[in-house]
Amino acid sequence: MAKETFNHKDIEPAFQKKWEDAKLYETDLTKPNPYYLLFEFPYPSGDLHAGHWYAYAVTDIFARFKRMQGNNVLFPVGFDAFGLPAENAAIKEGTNPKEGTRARIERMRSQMKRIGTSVDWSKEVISSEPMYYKWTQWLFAKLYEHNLAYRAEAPVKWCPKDQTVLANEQVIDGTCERCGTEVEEKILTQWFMKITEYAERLLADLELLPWPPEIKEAQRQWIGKSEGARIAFSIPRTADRDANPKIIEVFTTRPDTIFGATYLVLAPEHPLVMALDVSNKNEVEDYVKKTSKKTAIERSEHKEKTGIELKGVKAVNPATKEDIPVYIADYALATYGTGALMAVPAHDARDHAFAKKHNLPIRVVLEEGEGYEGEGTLSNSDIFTGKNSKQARWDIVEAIGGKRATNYRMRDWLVSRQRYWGCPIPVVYDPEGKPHLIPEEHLPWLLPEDVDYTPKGKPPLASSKELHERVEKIFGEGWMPEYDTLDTFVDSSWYFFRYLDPKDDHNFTDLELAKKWMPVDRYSGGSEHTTVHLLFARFFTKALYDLALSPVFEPFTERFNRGLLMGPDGRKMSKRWGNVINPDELVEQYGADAVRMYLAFIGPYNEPGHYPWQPTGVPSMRKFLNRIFTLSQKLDEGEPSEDMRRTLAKTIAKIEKDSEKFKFNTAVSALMVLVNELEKLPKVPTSAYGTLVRLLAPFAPHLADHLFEATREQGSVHSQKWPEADAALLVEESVVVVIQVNGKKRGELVLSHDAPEDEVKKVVFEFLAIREAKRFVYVPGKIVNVVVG
RNA sequence: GCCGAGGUGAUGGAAUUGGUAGACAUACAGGGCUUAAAACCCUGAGGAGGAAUAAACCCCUCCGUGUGGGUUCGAGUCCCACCCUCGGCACCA
Repeated sequence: MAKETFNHKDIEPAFQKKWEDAKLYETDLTKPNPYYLLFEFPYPSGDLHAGHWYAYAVTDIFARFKRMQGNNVLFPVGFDAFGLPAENAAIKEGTNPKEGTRARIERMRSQMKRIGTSVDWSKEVISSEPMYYKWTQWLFAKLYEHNLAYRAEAPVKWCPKDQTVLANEQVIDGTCERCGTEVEEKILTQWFMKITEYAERLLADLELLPWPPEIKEAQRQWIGKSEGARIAFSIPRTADRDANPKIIEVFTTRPDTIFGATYLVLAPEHPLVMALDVSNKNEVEDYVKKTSKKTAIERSEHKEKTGIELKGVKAVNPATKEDIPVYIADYALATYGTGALMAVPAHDARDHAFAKKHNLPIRVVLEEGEGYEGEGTLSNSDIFTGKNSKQARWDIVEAIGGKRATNYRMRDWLVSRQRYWGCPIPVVYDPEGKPHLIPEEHLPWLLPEDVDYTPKGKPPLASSKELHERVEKIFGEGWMPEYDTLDTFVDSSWYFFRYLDPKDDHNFTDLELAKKWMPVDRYSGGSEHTTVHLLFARFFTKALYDLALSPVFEPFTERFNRGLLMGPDGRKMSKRWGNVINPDELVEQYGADAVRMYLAFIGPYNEPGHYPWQPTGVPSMRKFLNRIFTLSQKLDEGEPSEDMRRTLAKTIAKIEKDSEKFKFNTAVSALMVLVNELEKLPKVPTSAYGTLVRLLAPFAPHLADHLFEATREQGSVHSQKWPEADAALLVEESVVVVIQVNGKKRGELVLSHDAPEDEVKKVVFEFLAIREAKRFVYVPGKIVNVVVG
């Protein structure tokens, strides 16, 4: 007969109900001592997988820990519920994305409750519900009013399969993030957010954030600041060189090499291309057409640099006054800098490759020679010859009439999507086609339901009769609706404000509460959101700050990227490999507490590592919980020994410190060490056990509460205070000091922790049977190193 | 190519941030309980060698944190060079 243990199937649902009935986790936001703990609200895919558990269960440990420490913790959850998968499922199954989404949310809610999370469901937000997207629309309107949202024609990335425009951020290696189809480029009129206006602040304010360096660095790179100059090259007309020349402006980070600029390159999409008097117009048009058909991948093939000369056109190098040829080539990007570049083939690898292919002159202007790309001494550079390139850089810019310029790699955020399941853009067009914001009293501007979702190259909203009628009824005949919806990243750029006041019908958030609760104290999420979501949320917060709609200009104080759970075979979990872990089965067999404990133990949560799933992990945690349960059968009223009291103090301090840093793996191991020690005792003092149960509470909340009740304590363990580590007990009176000779361990001595050096020296010399040493190093409480000849 | 993070037993990982490397756990091995198995409990364990013994433990020595150098009384930790893995960006002028 197995030893008596606990039955998680009885305990877990019972306590979940008890907590819910007692509204134990509903946060009163008006109370003092706020702590805002946030995790990324999930997309309602319908089923909780192991990764979801990792995201919610482990942050829940921290929420519970913080609460016991006396913080008023806001730990909310919601659903990022708009988006393509629901729409695609609806197309496939012929169902309605709204109903499907609601059903999946309901399913996920009940699964999340089984984890034993202490999230506050009363603050739930669902981005696809009118109550929420009314405010997405309202915020869009505010940004539009302040010129931070605008409509423009621009080259955009187009996914031919999903039949929609994509943001740059949604193009991965030239393919659509969702479906993997190669992305095409198109010129379309679209809605944008002016994130570039905030580029400098997004960059500079990173300095203020205590974020992990890899996250900050990734954002810096994404913003991609380059300092350089804009330089005008004139293109005189052939007939009369001086009359009214056309100007091509280039951006360069190396104006100091301009004496080596032997030709110009324009992007094929550059507006001037068609405006110049080129003699080979047909050829040029042909090339432009061919380029536009290329996918992003084809275009970024490094090997071959294609391009053709604009014949009959010359530009004047403002430094050398020489005529130089002008080319169009697809290695020049329309969307970076001015869409035109001065080519310095001697000192730029790309220009060099192109020049070789097209037999263009290569002039060395740095003494270090052809192929050199660093800083050095200038040559062939008129009066600047002999000067250092870096030092002469801005003098050269001035001498040739250029101006210093900063350029960013980041582009404005394209937010319109030709898809159905998203937040309608709150705009209508008058009979002249001019856009107008929909007045606030008509918000929420509802997503129509009489819509054909199937992609036909037209936005689905165009098929809604109801929408057309609605617009004409409100605005008049000839007025037309906007058919595009907003990218879901807009929805998720402000949801953390909404949690503070999710049901408010008059404001997007409660600004008084925001003053108290923002910024979010700690935000935990996946590393895939490092550059996209996190930048958009920062941009939104800054923009709202400037509009006096946010008390803070940064949304998140701390940020941790969570690691990735891998399958038992070390590969990414995937149906394809058959290595997907189903948490439901594990909960059924071992209990949610055991799963939580294993997830906490699997590796450090403060670093985004890859953790292969150990099939023995959850059972072994269940074993550990059983041992804690078994301990309850040998309780004794006696006082703990001093040794035990020291162990307890150390354990408390260790778990506290590790949990604060999200290092739950070592916190759990400290708990294990404590249990190992308690098991050695013939009887377990009740007070020591009570401490253990409190320490266990954040990790295994159901069992801890059960044991708390079973040991006849009143109320819930989760309303208890976190135990305090007795500082006096943390200092060991006597400690083991390692004795080294020449850095090698030769023994140990038990010494008082503050023994004076003279005394220690005497004892150590005696121990080693020596009389003198070349050097004697003593670190009190730790180590003695004796250096002998 | 550029940037970032990281290489520690069979495995996940630990190491008070320059002070006993391998905590804690898994897997493994031996033993106990059992008719047997499961469960549970106990014990062992980085590698090589030495000494000793009936045998084992204890004990002793050397090697050992990707590789090679360096700084230091002392290096997994700091510095230099190189190799490898993972992640981000990538024709960004």
